Amino acid sequence: MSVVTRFAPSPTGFLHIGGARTALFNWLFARRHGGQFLLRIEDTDRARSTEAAVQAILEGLRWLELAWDGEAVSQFARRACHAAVAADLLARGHAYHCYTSPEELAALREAQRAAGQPMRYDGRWRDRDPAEAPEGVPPVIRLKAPKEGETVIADAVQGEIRVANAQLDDMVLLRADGTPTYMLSVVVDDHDMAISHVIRGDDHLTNAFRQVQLYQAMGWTPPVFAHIPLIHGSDGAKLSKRHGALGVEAYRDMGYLPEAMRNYLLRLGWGHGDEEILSTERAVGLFSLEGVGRAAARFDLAKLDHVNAHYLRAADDARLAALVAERLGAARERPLGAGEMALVAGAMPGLKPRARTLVELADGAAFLVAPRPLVPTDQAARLIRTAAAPAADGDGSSVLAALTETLGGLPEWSDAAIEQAVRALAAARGAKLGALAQPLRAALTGSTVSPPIFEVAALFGREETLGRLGEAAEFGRSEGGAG
RNA sequence: GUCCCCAUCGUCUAGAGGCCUAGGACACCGCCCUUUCACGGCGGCGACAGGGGUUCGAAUCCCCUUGGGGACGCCA
Repeated sequence: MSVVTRFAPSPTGFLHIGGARTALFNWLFARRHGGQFLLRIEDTDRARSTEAAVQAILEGLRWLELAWDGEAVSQFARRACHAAVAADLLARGHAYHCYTSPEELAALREAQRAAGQPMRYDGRWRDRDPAEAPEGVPPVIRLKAPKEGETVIADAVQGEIRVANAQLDDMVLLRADGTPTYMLSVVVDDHDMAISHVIRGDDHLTNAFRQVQLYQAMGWTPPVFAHIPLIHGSDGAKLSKRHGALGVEAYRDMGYLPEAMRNYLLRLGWGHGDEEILSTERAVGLFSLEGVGRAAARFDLAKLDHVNAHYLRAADDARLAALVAERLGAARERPLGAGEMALVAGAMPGLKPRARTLVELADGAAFLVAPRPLVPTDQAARLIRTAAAPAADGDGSSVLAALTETLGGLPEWSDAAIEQAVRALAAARGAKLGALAQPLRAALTGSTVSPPIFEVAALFGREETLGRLGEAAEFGRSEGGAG
């Protein structure tokens, strides 16, 4: 049997984190077995479905790099096929017209709830003579489901699950307006699309029983079901907007890499021994439904940060530089120039291990392209003021002046040469290296935190370095008495 | 309320009767490395929900309790 999986979101919002994981598992399983991964948009609820949501979902899948095979299928477009199946069931006595109005149904449910009874349609039209049908009431079509025995599904994740048929009522197949319901559409589409494995969220588990009854009524072989646990928020409840059930594009904006997202989502409920970092290629080679956990997992941003940091460090510098330049350019509403791009790219090796997200990476790179003179942080400003003042020891020159003189006269401009010169200067002044390196850092970056400062100086070049040093000295003089 | 599912450190998990004085990862706390901050290294804290069985032996199998989740739409 060839493997065909599908991801079937309803376009009523963005692609959330749970949907993303469902898509990932379907994609992985199909790739693992050399099968097909199809996409079907469940847009039969015309009131809630929007084209914007369809685009958001497609965009989310593209960002995650989960390519689907063929064209996305619109479920709504297939409604005639669905209705035909309902008609067939009706003709063969596996379905019947029900004239119970929505109001009657609501009253029935309310009465059942009040009496502590299970809330189910009572089958009042199941065996009733159609001649008794009320005038002018358009009927729905319900499945005539078996009342005895039980329905069993052999779930690839949850194991064998059985439920008494008496627990299941006769579900609506076709609405009063003639449109098919989700239950009917899903079964017909999955059958027509030759889906071999239905991998979806746990919340569909009880639906699966009714769907199996439909397969049986049609004489079709059901697919293999695999109901994966839901993702919960940090408080253990179903993920909602309150928790960060954001669209995947929100995670993209927060600076996460798609490969990190895939790895994290995969590990949330599936693992291979103690391996935390699993490349997508490796996951494709190892993924199995049997390995999927049965308990719901909580979404943890701290762990995502860690995984993302790993992939950030492993990522190609040019790719990262482009991503960072994009953010930096957007923040100041003007794209980076060629020189600035070169600076950002050159600083990437030093910046990467210091960031967990692209946002942090862009923050760390901001000093490279910020307008001069720099506006130092409070801590950096303190350092600069001290370093601009005449020193009590040595020859009495200020630290900034000494640095300027030393670096200005350096015959070779490289991080090693700069470091050597500054170390020598420190020794000559009887100071620790940090006493010179920190002011230098503050002068060049406007911060007390940065990549190795001699590498930064080497990257800037002599002119830029001396320029920033001069501006820092000016800053120290002008604000000298203020602090 | 009814039905279904689930249950190992705070979180994600390893564990498929003896290899478990329960392993790893994140987070947290120390120490080391170090021009800052990170990265990295070393160490620490920290769990088998409870109770009954079965067995020579149970985190692993069975039952009950408790807790959590999901489903009960002419939504998907």
